[in-house]
Amino acid sequence: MMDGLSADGAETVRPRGNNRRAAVLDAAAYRFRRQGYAATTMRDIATDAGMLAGSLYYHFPSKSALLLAVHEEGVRRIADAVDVAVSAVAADSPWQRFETGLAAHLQSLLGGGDYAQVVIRDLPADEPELREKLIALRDNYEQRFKGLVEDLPLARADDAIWMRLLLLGAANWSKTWFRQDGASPAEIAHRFIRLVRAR
Amino acid sequence: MMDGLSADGAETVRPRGNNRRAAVLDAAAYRFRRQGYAATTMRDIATDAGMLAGSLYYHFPSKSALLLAVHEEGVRRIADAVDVAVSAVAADSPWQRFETGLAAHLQSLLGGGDYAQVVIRDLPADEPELREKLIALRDNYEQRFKGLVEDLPLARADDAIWMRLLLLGAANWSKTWFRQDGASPAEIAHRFIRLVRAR
DNA sequence: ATATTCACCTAACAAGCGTTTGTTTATGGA
DNA sequence: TCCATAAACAAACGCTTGTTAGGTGAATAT
Repeated sequence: MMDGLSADGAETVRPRGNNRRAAVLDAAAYRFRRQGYAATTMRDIATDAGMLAGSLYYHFPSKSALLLAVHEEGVRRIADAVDVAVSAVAADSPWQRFETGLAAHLQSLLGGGDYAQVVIRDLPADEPELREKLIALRDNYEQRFKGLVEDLPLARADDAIWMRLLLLGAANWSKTWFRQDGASPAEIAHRFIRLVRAR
Repeated sequence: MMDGLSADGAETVRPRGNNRRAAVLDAAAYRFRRQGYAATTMRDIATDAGMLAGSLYYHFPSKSALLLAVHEEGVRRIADAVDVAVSAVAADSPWQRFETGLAAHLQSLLGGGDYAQVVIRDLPADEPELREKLIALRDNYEQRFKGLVEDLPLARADDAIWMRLLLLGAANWSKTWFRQDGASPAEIAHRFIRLVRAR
């Protein structure tokens, strides 16, 4: 399924250097997204990566380290997508910038990428210190939306914080009702913004 | 099925009839909320209920049956709370009714009740038929909000569906940022409604 | 008084868990 | 060619999991 075989040629051998680490991470992201952390076994991940369970420990020291790595990669991807999208329309109106950021956020979330969805799922409660790290990662990401909402022309200054909670919350929740044959991420963002934009 | 719960006196001895079933369900709801379904063991639940793991099977045939029962009870509680709250302000404006319903929904969710929060958590992916039942339960509940948003005076007719997704989504997501010493559920509902209400 | 039912306990089961250990194979640099 | 290293395998480790089987004493029914 997820392979990572080089496209260069008929070499069955691997070109040295731990390029299978990415395959392991992909497999973990895939399983964590589909089954959640607790319900995913190391043997699940190993099977998808084409190796045995014990071999995973060459690349990662533990199961929780795998989750942390998936989260880090996921946050990095969403953050990059949002930053690129927003900076591309920097000259436009605050509402347009916010909508663009929201659309990029939704696109990352709903566009099929495993990493992003793992970030959104709620965190494991049984490993407190891991939990803290993951929360810190997500907080760091959501920070950039604070700037976007503060630029909006709102009736009250303290509306900004509620605007962020309303829109980002609804966006994160959308994974429960989103259908591939329904409204696109960009369309969802537009519809949501319409409802809160002053008329 | 056959119940015949007596409404008679308060004996210190157990009045026969499986009244410890409720204690088991409470323990399950508590653990499922705090740790999630997969990370909760039957021994966890049994300990909290003051019995041994095997004894749980006198009251429930399996772990998944326990989750289903918690969901059913949770949906019943939230639905009742919302219905009671909304019917108490039936004469008011559509916006007021919607806000009241949303506040009741948030109150159930954030007010410390374990059952309600279990309903909101995302569903176990590894048991498909159980998953279907739980989704059906939740869909059934959310149905009543469709009526509330359809009464709102909106610019477009198809805004209603988006209004519901926006507000309920943000409400369900609020469990990730809600703090006991911050805004109350009613306050949150009011703030959210303010942002989408035509000015 | 006797029998039955209830609500639990004790004790185990097989399966699966994350992880560790020792070993093997392939590779690239000296 | 020789050897250090990378990246895997094979097999087990101790432990936990959901679940089951049979037993026990008290409460109830006959």
